[in-house]
Formats: sequence, C-alpha cells, structure tokens
Amino acid sequence: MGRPPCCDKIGVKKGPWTPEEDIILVSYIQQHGPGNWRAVPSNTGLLRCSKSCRLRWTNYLRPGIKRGNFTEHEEKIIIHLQALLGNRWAAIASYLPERTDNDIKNYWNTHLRKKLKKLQGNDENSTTSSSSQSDFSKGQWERRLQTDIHMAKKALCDALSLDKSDHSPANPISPILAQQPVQGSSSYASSAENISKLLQNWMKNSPKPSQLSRADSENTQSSFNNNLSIGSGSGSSLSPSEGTISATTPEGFDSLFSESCNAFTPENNAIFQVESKPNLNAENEFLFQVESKSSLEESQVPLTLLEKWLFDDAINAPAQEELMGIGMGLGLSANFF
DNA sequence: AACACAAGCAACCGCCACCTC
DNA sequence: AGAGGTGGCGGTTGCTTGTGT
Repeated sequence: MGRPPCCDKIGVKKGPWTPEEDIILVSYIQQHGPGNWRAVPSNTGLLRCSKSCRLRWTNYLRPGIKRGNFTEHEEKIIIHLQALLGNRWAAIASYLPERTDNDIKNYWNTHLRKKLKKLQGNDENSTTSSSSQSDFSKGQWERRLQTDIHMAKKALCDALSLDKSDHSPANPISPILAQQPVQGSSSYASSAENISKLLQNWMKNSPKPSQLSRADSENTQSSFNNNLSIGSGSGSSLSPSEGTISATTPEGFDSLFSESCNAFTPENNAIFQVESKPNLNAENEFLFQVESKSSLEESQVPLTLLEKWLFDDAINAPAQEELMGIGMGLGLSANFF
C-alpha cells in the first residue's frame, strides 16, 4: 500500500503560493533556520504540506537563487554534467549554486534536450552513428557510454577553456556568481526579488524585534544568507546546493575542471581534494575523490569508472593534445553553440 | 478578435535513503 | 537489527503565458 502521505491531505492547501504565505514561511525560517519541515506547517499555521514548504523554500525563497535566462556558460555546464551524471539534477545543481535542481531540470526538459536532440539528429545524418537505436547490446551500450563520456569530456574542457578567456583574470569570482541576476517573468511566483521586497516592506510595517532582530538591522539578501549559513552549519538538513557551498563551489568547479583539462594525474586529484575538501559536499567528494570506501553503493560505481576513464584517457591518450587544442569542432557543444 | 496549440514553469507525487529510537 | 519517521530527489502534471492561424 505504500507509506501514508506526509501530511493530512484534508485541509492542506495546494497550488501556487501567495505572498502572504511566502512571508510567513520566510520569517519562520529566519527565526528557526531551514529544517524540521514537519514542524513548519503547525508552527506557522500555514495550511501547507511540509514537503510543499520545503520545496517552496529550496526552489524559490532561499536566498541567492538566480532566476531568469540561463547563460551559455550555465548551459554548457548543465549539458556536460548531464552527460556525466545523467539526470541527477541535485548533483548538477550543486555546481550551479544559484540555480535549483528544479530549475535545471525544467530547463533541460524544455530547452536543452530539444537542442541536443536536434543536433544529434544532424549528427546522425552525417555519420553512421547508431545512437538512435534504443536496444543496445551490452557491448554497444558500453561503447556508446565511452563515446558519450569522451564527448562530454571534450565539450567540458572546451566550455571551460573558452569561458576562461571571457572573464577578466582580475575577477576571481566565478562567472556564474559574477553574473547579474536576470529578472524573470513578471508573475509573482517566479520573482524572488518580489519576495525580498515584500519581506522588507513587511518587516518595516510590522516589526517584531524579538523575532526578527537580525532582519531589522540588515534586511538584505546577503544578511539573510548569513543568517541561514548559521543554520546550515548547525547540522541542518540542507541540500548540497544550500549553505556554505554556494559561495565557493563554482570557483572550485572551474579550477577543478580547468585543471583536469590540462593535467589529469593522481597527484592532481590529491590536490583537488586538499584544496576543495573544506567546501566539498557529498556530491563533490563523490565526483572527485579517488575511491576509498569499500562499501560504496552500486550507484556510485559507474561514476568511479567515469573518473577512471577520464583520468586514464587523459593520461594515456595521445589525442589529448588535440582535445585541448583547437580540434574542438567535433565536440558536441562546439556544434551546439 | 478569437480560438487552438505549444511552450514554460511552479508545484505535486511517490520512491528512496538516511536517521533515530 | 529493524521499524518508523523525515527529508531529498527525480518524474510528472497541470496551469499560465505566448504564438500562430
């Protein structure tokens, strides 16, 4: 029969969130930090399921979320990570801290998948590729996977090396973070800025010194961030895209992958760990740490293989120079963009 | 101007993994 | 050790908005 629903369905409101609900939720989380979602509806009086509250927070109310159009750089990262990780949107989102997994998933489903399909169709016209066939034999599947990995690797290096030249070295901040938020549609639900303004106005109009002292003195997004970082540091159940990772990961991502494009060695991998580990979340470790645990879950094995393939290929393949050089025209994303 | 269709996106659903007792 | 509770994740749905006829 399955588990009972997470909350009593009777009397639970569904559908789009109202500004009032958002304000209630945001103010509650400001006081208590994210987590213990089950208690949120009862403590706030919101007629919402705990899951709905969590989702609303993580996808729209959480500070630091960028909405609106995806940049080319972001597109590339998504494409490459999708090729490597599959539809593991949360993992992909951990490398784009300003984007939510839901956003990335939607963007993939509505934009990128179509684009890639179109391009793959073009590729198939000019090659003997059998990628359209749905039933691969095992060997075919493995070959296909390796090809995909190779292409993704190529494209990834391509993207990051190209983008490096696009950004001033004087600005060490990741291009992702450096980009200004793009205001999305004008509807309420899609505008985090509106929520921020609403919250500010609300706090002006109805101050609650005992409850919102921090917000009274510093009612900005960044201060909001700081408050919530405290919560994240205290063992709350933040997703990988939340908390401290948001300030550091993109840079780490760039350096990791640009490094990886230039020299894949076990030593470098060790450096990656040393440099990045303080900020690594589980997904980052999962991706970049040399396998050490013997009791890894099965789902991790393929990625370990990916890592090894990437490393081995980079070390051994003479074609690597070509890969790093101008021979990018064959790469998927080179055609893609 | 009105209708039909397509696209985009916010939100929901159900499964799974982890944690606590 | 295992059962139950909770949060996280990915797939999917359905409403809203945009575009074409």
